Amino acid sequence: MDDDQLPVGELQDVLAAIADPVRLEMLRRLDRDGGSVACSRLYDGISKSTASHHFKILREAGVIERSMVAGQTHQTLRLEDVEAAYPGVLSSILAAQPAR
Amino acid sequence: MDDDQLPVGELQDVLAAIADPVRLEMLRRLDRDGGSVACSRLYDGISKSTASHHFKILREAGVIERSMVAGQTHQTLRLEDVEAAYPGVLSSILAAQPAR
DNA sequence: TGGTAAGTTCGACACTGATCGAACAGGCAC
DNA sequence: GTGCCTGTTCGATCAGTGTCGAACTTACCA
Repeated sequence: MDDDQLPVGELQDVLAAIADPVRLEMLRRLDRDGGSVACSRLYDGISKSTASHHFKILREAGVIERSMVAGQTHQTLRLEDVEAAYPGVLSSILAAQPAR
Repeated sequence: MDDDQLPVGELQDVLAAIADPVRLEMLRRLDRDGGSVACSRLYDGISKSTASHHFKILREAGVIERSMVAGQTHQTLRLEDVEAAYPGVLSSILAAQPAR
């Protein structure tokens, strides 16, 4: 199950992954906190299983990767890889103002 | 029904509108052809009603607008408006390579 | 050796949304 | 006017997916 480092997916898969409100919030938190955060810090108000489902979508799209840090699962934003595949897409989305 | 010139929607709505394969193709064609094209030139392989449904989604997200030219309905890409709201998002997506 | 905590996986369920055909509404040509 | 063409709207259907609880795995600690 080393799907931790997959190639970045098709543009449509990446966009579909980012378009979900829950997942966009996860990416914003990862970006704000420097890119590597324990899973549980990335969501509020949803169950563990739902969060894990969203992690899987993001991982399979190549937007995040999973790593073990001191026995804890961390998620890491793969900003450079996504930028290399689709320059400007993810960075401009993360730079956009959250809806007011 | 002058929803032809709506404000650009929330980022999530814009992303959700763009993430669909049919709609992304529509936007690519609009971009390639200079921004204003008759409806029927923007899709293949789907029914008129389905296409109209997608137009409505794009229009409500503020990504395109509708205008009448010589009795024909044209759709126009609102690239400047979207860029003003979310700089770089739409332009980088349109600049990205179509999936190989 | 338990016990706890964190993530994942698995069904199951509900809701959203993409799709279609059919009916309707304007414009244009004849 | 009548017809034709284009696009929209309306119901209905169906697939996709977001959601949950429960069971399972793994890692750490006492």
